Amino acid sequence: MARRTKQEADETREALLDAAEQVFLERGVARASLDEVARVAGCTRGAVHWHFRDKLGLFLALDERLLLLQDELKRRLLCNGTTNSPLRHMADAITGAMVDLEENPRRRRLLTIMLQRCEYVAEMAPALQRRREADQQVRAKLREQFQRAAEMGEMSEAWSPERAALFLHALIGGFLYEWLRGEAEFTLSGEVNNAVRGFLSCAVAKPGAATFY
Amino acid sequence: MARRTKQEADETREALLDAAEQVFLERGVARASLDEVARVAGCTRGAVHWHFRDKLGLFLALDERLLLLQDELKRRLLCNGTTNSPLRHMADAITGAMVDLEENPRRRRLLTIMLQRCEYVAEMAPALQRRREADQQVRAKLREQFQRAAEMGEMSEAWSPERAALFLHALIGGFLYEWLRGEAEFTLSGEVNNAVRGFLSCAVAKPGAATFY
DNA sequence: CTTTATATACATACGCGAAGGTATCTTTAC
DNA sequence: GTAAAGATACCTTCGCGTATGTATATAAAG
Repeated sequence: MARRTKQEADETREALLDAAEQVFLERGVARASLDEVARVAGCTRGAVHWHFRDKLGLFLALDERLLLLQDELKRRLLCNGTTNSPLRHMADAITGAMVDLEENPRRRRLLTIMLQRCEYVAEMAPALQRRREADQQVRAKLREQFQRAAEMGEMSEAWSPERAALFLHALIGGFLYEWLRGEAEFTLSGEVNNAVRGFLSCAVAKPGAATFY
Repeated sequence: MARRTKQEADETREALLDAAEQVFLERGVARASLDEVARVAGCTRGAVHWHFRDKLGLFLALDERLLLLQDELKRRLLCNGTTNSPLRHMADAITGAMVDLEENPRRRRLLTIMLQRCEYVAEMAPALQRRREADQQVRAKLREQFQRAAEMGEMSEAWSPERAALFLHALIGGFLYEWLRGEAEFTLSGEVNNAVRGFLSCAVAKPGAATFY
């Protein structure tokens, strides 16, 4: 085939990404063949190599779609103005992100690929690196919020901002893995919402807190 | 080569499993070649096919090593006799399992393979199935313990045994993922111990608990 | 106690398809 | 006219499955 208009080329690119999303999900990244991706997208491998160079390039381009999602969570976690309580603000942001995941099947597929259809070995190092950085940034945002809450006297001294952020991050991650694996044996936003509020109500400063152990 | 004595054959089998552990970890399950596994074990592909039929068989045999580990956690979670508090008992069992993971690099490698070096696609269904069952059993044990605690009046009514088990399971899983990915940026047993006790001290029945939101 | 028979525990060789990289060709937009 | 946007063809590598070879452990038979 011949040269397409720029818009058509962009459409081809998007079609390839959509196809990769589907094929990677079904076959796993390592077992997926570029030829199948191309066929699903309605073109040939020539187009794949033109737009993404090789399989890793294609994968990284897909990954960027997910990074956009994570950026959104980070945006939500930014304390906009002086809202009443940073803790409540965090809970709302997290719940919102979970609702997004539930409502947007494409995001769920992307997350599934990155967490369960991909082997993070040496050649995938750039992807792993990006993922770790994104995670660290989210944790940093959480810590900031806890820091603010602590300064407002809303946190129990039992929980340092650092530990609270680590706890919350692990908690959310754990729920995400369970949810992705179990094919919706529970509603993500519901349980995460409940869990996060439960944790926050516990970490919040209260005078008569019984100490366990 | 010729027929070996039964003991020698078992040694070969173990050597192959050890080699698979190493190669799967480095290359990922999908990209690993049976030939490399055999070479690392000091034999040829003939031995691999003899002992495990194919790659999936080899993988499942490796997986069984990890299942033995999970069985150990389940054993620990069994309430032995009438120990004082089921909650404390759970915390001890979990902490013990985490210490095991830290001290036993082989277990860590196995868990890394199963969680980060393996793409769970259709052909891996038997492996995925086994993993889900093992997880469910652990959750069931947790729920039983929470049930017992509730009957002894040790649980806040805000936490049903079901939800508490889901929460705790997700929490531990989240920490495990973070730990495996981050190359020990925190000590697993320390943080999990802290987190679990923190959660339990929160879920425990106490009269003057402030309700958040 | 031999001898024989058979299953065992691999090694070697062959065949083959699948998959990725690269080079070249073809149009067409700009 | 030139470079973009792909299609097509070719080549090579890799890795799996299978088939077959082979020497020995082992147990039964004599």
